[in-house]
Amino acid sequence: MSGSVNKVILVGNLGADPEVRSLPSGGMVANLRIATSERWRDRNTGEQRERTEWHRVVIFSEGLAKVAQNYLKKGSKVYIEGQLQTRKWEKDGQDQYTTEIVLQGFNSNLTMLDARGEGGGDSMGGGYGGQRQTENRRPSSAPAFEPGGMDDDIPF
Amino acid sequence: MSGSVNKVILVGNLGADPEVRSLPSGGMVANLRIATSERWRDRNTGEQRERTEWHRVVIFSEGLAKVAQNYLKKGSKVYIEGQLQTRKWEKDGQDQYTTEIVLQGFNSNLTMLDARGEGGGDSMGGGYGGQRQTENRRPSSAPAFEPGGMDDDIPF
Amino acid sequence: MSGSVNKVILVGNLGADPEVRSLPSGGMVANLRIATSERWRDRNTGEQRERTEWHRVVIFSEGLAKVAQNYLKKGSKVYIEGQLQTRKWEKDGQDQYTTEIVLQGFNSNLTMLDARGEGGGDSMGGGYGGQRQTENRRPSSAPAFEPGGMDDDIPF
Amino acid sequence: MSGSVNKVILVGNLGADPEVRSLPSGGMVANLRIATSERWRDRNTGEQRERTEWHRVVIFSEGLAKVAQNYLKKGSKVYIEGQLQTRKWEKDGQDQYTTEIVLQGFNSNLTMLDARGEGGGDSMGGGYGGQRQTENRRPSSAPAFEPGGMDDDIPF
DNA sequence: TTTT
DNA sequence: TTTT
Repeated sequence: MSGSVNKVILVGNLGADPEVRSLPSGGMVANLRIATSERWRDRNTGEQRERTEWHRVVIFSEGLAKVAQNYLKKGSKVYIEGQLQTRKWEKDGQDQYTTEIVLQGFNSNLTMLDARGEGGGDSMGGGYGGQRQTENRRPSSAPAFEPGGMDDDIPF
Repeated sequence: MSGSVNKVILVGNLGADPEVRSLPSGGMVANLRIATSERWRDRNTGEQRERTEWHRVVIFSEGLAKVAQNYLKKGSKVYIEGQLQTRKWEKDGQDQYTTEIVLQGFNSNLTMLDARGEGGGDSMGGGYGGQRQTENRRPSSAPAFEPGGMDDDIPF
Repeated sequence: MSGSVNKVILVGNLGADPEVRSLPSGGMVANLRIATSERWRDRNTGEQRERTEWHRVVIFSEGLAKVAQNYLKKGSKVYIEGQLQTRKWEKDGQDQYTTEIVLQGFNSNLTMLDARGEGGGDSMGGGYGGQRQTENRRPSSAPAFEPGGMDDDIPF
Repeated sequence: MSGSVNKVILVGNLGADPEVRSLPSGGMVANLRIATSERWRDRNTGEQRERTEWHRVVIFSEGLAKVAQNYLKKGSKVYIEGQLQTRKWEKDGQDQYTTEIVLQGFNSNLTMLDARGEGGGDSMGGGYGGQRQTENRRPSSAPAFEPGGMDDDIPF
């Protein structure tokens, strides 16, 4: 197939502490339960309504699994970027399917959104096992960044 | 909870023609099966490997459902933006859960990526029932857009 | 062209209070300055480095502009979804280009990420002028949502 | 600051062949010009309108730069994921700012969307220098994937 | 069941 | 300067 994309972006809160397990192979896996909510006003009744969705997040990246283990807990707010994967398993001889958001490899992200002191403020990508970026590869000939304040005289 | 985000972005191909149904309420629903694939080379064996993921997409937006009905078919490539939703149902008295990507309301998108002649090339947002944007609300005082060519003398 | 997509997703903090203006046409515009930062360890020197990027966000959606006016202030953390637009203007007879993230129409989002009490926790889409969703259009035949707790007997 | 996110997602077409340069340091950089378009019907006049936005994309990832060099050309359709960066430079003694979408490091992506025969169909992440994923790290205890067909008896 |  |  010409290229495809499979991406999930969540901002939500952990419904429980992370469950972290070591694997026989030496790796680590962390499982998170994340809630996202939406609120809206019902057009007919005019009453406030809310709906919460629960997501299963599985972190196979060792660096990110450690971040989860060390910094996340029930209630933590996180930004998550991963892929959808559905796996099959059996229960009482019946096929069951579970869909998860998998963080594994280069196109994953886990960023803590709580204020410092409430559990963190770091962000990490999945491809580097705990080290975000090993070098700024921007060529030295490139002009340095400079923000430009709100008061630059650019006409809004 | 302070705000949350629940977003899925897919680029993939339809595994079958869309299934479109009319609802008693007068609305429409379209169901799509979309495949995303990834290929990689196994580190140990060196052999090429591939994995395909199948996604269930449900379109509750009438405008987008009509686009699906009129322009998409088996094999069509699409860009999809929606939300994750898991619903419960029963089978032989056992609870089953199915996770779908739902396109409904303002934060959904369906864009055809095939070249014209292969099934279309329009794009539509979910919130407008077939009409993307009714007006350019950019205030008239804002300077008009002008791209700037590749050959502008901006130092790459 | 067959369909295209132009999307920016930011999570960052306001560098200043929002600037909100009323337009002659009766509409509103809000301008935000948002900072995103990344930190990494330099591969060569081993020292911690940081880089901050400043973004110009322009909100043409009246509902979202009001949210910005009423709930956001310097330091607020937000999730932003919009489009890239570059506009041209003049300064001393020279062409200048400014690139902004524009929130306008159905595919925009502004979600406050601060804890309640620090400035809010609502989320709104751009297409509805202050009302997120007017109805849950999920057909009544669809099974109701039910989360399934971390302790469901699904084998992690 | 607690974590932030800076992400751009584009689907569009190249306005010109990629410009690829080698760096003194031995690296490579590719520059792309990408167009995204939107069409809508004017609410007042009823006429069809179109707007094209031009984006500057800079690829510092060597693997992705080679993909650009070898497979992309004027007209190619691509999916791009990168970060916003604004850099400053001078022209006639005046400060100029240019905003680019930078692909560098683990959270970048470049996926070709043309059908094979029109220029390719591979996809690559930025963090691996040409090799997407070296191993499927899903633990062997995890049940294998199996899609579930459209005709499974799940009630749509 | 798609696609390459 | 792309694409439809």
